[in-house]
Amino acid sequence: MRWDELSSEKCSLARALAVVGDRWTLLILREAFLRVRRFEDFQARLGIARRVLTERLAGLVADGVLRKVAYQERPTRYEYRLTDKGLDLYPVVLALVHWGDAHYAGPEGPPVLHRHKSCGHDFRSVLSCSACGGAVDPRDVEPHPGG
Amino acid sequence: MRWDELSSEKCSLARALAVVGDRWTLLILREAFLRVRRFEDFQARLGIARRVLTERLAGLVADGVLRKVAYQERPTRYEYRLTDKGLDLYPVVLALVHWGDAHYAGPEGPPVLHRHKSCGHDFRSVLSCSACGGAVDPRDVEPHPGG
DNA sequence: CCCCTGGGTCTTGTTTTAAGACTGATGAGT
DNA sequence: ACTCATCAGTCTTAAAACAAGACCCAGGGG
Repeated sequence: MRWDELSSEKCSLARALAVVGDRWTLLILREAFLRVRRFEDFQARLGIARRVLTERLAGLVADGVLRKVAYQERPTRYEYRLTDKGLDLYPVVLALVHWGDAHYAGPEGPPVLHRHKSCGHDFRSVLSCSACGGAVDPRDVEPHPGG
Repeated sequence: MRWDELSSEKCSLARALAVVGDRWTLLILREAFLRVRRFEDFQARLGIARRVLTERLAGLVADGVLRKVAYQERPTRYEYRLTDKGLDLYPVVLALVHWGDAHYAGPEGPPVLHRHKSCGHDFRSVLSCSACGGAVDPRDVEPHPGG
């Protein structure tokens, strides 16, 4: 299977990976969630090849994850902001970060903590069930065919 | 930045992506969560190049996400099973699947549903706070430096 | 006029990937 | 014994993606 065929799979994971599954995209989104918005800033912070950054940003705009907003005229310059669809990726990013925290942080703890403003505490993301609200264990989930 | 430098970043997202951030790994793990365990089955289901599959499986074993278990002698043959560290990736996979469901499923609904056995309902994963238990909105999270 | 900034494009050489043929150990059928 | 099949890989070749950095263009400032 080639990479560009992935988006035509019916599996939702495959379709999600067609958008965010390459080597750079989630790192670009990490920066976006940290409020980085401009080409030069992404490039400098990530050390990504400029051509690749151009492609990824254009792809994310085409996929509706980012949108390009002019922040000045003459010369017109654009910045990249997360759309609502992009914000919906936050659980993915946080789940990855917390997996990294759990398995790779040293004794001094994770490099970045996340405070839940509405309750005031630092937290980890917990996978919970939209139906009963309880935490979900992987062994307690049964996939079955849908639509 | 080159790919092999990613694992030496201090960012937990970067470290997580050094393990699961390439084009195939999460698809391999999807199959693993569906209880696929053998080389030929992964290969046939994913249509992945055999050389790449060999590399990815070896990498995941080296990273402690899968372990190689002999399932017969003469000839000795191995299968690949998720470790606890691998099972910990389930929230990541489910978050991606549900993002795909939310943004790419057709009117007939998502192709795969997930039943929470302990409550009996199909569910979506909800990002919730380990401190207060409530659902977390991305705009309600403040990252700050940790250890 | 010259240099600076921001957001790219182009070129070149290296790495990764796709596709599929081939290998090696062993068991099953005749 | 001979042939075929299974499983888990390895090898080869050509195409695609990537890294690094030079270059380009539209203004603005001195």
